[in-house]
Amino acid sequence: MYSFTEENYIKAIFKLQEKSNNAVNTNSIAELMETKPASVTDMVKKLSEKKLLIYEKYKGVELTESGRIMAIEMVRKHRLWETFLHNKLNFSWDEVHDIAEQLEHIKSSKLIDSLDEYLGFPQHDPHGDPIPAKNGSIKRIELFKISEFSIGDFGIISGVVNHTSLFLQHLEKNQLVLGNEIEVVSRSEFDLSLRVKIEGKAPIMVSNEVARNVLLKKIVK
Amino acid sequence: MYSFTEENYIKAIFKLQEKSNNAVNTNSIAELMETKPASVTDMVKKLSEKKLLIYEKYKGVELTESGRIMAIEMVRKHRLWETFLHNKLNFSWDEVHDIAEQLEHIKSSKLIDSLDEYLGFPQHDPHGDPIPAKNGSIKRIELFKISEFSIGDFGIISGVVNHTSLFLQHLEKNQLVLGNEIEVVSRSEFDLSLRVKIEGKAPIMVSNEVARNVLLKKIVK
DNA sequence: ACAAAATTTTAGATTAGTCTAAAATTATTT
DNA sequence: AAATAATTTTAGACTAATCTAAAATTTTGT
Ligand SMILES: [Mn+2]
Ligand SMILES: [Mn+2]
Ligand SMILES: [Mn+2]
Ligand SMILES: [Mn+2]
Repeated sequence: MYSFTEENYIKAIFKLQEKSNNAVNTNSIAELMETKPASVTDMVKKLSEKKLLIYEKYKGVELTESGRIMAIEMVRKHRLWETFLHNKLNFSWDEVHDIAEQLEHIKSSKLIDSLDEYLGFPQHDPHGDPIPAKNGSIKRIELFKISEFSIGDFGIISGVVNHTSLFLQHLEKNQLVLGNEIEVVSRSEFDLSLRVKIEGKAPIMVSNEVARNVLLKKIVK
Repeated sequence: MYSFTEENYIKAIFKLQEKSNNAVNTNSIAELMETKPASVTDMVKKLSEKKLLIYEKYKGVELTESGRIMAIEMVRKHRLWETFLHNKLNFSWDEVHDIAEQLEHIKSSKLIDSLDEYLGFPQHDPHGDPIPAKNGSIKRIELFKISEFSIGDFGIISGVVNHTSLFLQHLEKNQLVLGNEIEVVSRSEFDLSLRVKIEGKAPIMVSNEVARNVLLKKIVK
């Protein structure tokens, strides 16, 4: 049985591994875990003894197959709990993450599989992130930032890059919520802000900062 | 914020206080917590500094008002989670306790109140135990052990004394489940076993051991 | 290539929770 | 009212996870 701390390290290393492809370095783990590099070194030594990752002094770490399986299980639990909170208990998408951070550590595979079934085997969590299946498979679909869209392109809001409450609340206020269809109408050369039209509503202005943090599924009309 | 360990101590002390009325002694806490008396002494000192209980050397402990409030919150969480597992995820009554032991430590009052509402403000958990309300009030009703019943008495199974999986599974196999109405038909002088009739079913034999661990609400016919 | 900077590791301390063994106190028996 | 037994506390040690400060190693810049 692994401790909460060990589970959090594995999850953090997995997240870092996802975006970088190279070995994950000590400092980046420390930053994500909000801890000190010295503590990270201690922990990766321990996780390496437990065969969850490969650690080479001064060279960073890489998850083993069992480390990866464990990380995906954590992600599955986290996202299923977020979905439960959102779909069943009516929590808004900016409220679910912190509680899921706690719930993801509950040890019971029967519980998580029952929850999955109870929720109707959801494919995505309240932020649009894919929920790994029981067998570990993750269905990824290609998404694009609004900022990458051309004038006249249509898309459906399907994910976010930034997951902070502040950002999610901002999106909600501006109708930029999951599932809404939008069209990019124009782009300002000055600040790269965009005018976008949300189906059926009056066009709104979207800053470049926002446009770089909202993900769309492209649709052809 | 309190640690899981601190929360478990408070819950244990509350449970012991419920049945004894006197101050709770070190050894009984150690036994219930499956730890050593020396560890208990250390912990009660700490909890006493945090004003959750009154500790007097060699005299045992007693929860303060805030300790009692915290204990009741823990009980509320535990029983609501058990109810969720049973009512929504179809866990049987012998499977819910261990998982609730983990879930009761999730810190979010919004979560627990939402869960309460989602479950329809249940009054009892899957074992018949009362679920404390948000304000801490607990509705207790008078229950009697089957063994205390006289021949010809009627009652509805409304609780259990023993909460072990083994016992609960045994009850389930013998139709002795919550809500069933039973009548005590006869008592053997030899081993104090009883013949009881479960409404609509053939009479069964109930050992004294079982009869002392099943609680009934008396009904007058 | 080599000095300076950045990163990483080690050494030694700290805190929470636990343990064993010994000492202190309280309760029970004679 | 002692003596004995049971309970409780103290002292000192251990593990997990963390920290700071110093040492080691790697990377970067000239
Ligand atoms: Mn999340
Ligand atoms: Mn999410
Ligand atoms: Mn229980
Ligand atoms: Mn219960």
